[in-house]
Amino acid sequence: MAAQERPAEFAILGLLALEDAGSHGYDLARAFAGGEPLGEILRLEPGMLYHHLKRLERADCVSQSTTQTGGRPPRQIYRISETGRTRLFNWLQSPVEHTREIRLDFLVKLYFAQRLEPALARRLISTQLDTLLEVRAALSNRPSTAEAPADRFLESVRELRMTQTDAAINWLESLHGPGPDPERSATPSGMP
Amino acid sequence: MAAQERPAEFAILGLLALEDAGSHGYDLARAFAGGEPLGEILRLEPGMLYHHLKRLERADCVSQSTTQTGGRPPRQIYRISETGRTRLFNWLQSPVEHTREIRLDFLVKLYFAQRLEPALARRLISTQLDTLLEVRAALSNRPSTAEAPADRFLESVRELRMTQTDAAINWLESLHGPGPDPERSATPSGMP
DNA sequence: AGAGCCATGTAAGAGGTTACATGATTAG
DNA sequence: CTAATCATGTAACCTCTTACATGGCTCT
Repeated sequence: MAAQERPAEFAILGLLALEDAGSHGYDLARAFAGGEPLGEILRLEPGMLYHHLKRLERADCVSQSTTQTGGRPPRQIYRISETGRTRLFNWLQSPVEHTREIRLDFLVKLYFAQRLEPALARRLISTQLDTLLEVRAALSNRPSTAEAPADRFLESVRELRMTQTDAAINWLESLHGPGPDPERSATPSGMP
Repeated sequence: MAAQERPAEFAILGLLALEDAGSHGYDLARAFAGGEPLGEILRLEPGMLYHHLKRLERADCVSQSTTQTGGRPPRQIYRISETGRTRLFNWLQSPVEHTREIRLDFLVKLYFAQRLEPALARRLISTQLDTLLEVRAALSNRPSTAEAPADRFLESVRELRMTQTDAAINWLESLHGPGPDPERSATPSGMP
């Protein structure tokens, strides 16, 4: 129902999954600011952060409790729920389908997978690699149809997508470290 | 004022710049549908298309005239204005700043530059190459700061961005054809 | 007669950006 | 005393997506 495709909400769930004691909005906001590793990938202004927290609560992904701290506005402490944890790990296991989603969605998945469960990160890298190899194969199989002047452009578009996908594949292979799984190899960034 | 960063509106201006007689909404809509070369890069539903046309008219980028055709709803014929043409060519000359904008913004620029004025396309490719080489240099110069466990991740992010940028650079170099301008060369997709 | 194309839109809602409102506390 | 930090939000405003409304015309 909720949190269908937004990396921001899963990132919030991820931060809460790392803190058993829960955290409050202002605390979470710091993680999404400049300087913080997560902030280098995904910026989140306070307004949107509090908005997402409300949504996550309505979707039963987090539970909320209020603590009085004296003078300041009382803190709203959020903790991840079982539903939220299930959805988070489900999301963390799913590779992204398109090359363009590597830069944001996949990096967020990787960030939390590595921190929550290194074995999960290794599986994620491996299945993401499989998915991108399929994308790459689909791009290779498209009939070239060259010659026509309008198709010259489409051919360039296809070549761009292939190079970008190859680059992502090579990066992913370098990620799970040269060593295990010796029978996998991408086309070496040139022609198939 | 208007049409600041949206490739969709510039694409509409581009189509109108190719048709001195002007066109109407339904006609333009076909160019953004599946099967058409432009539709492979940028989809535009009728609702948004008509919305953009209104905006372009308010910004004096297009002029509108109504033709009666008998039974059907009268056609609104749009023609590009001098203002619109200036803004279009201005946009077509400007390279994109980030690697991620190559996939959409730059491809739209290239599509229209090639059709409107091949020399413009060659200049665009060349200046885009310069810009991406700067991006690449900025990524290389960042202090590595390795070792710390949190920075291992940032190091991966940096490597991803470098590979993606290298891939785009290589693709751009293949675009202006091996031949002219022999004194330019990108780092060959490996280490600097 | 019915399907589908021509041709224009509107309406509803999801989602994001930017800026501001509030008010106490702590540091210089 | 002033500024920044803590801590929560609201309000206004864009953009984009999806779906539908309208109604004549053309083809089979």
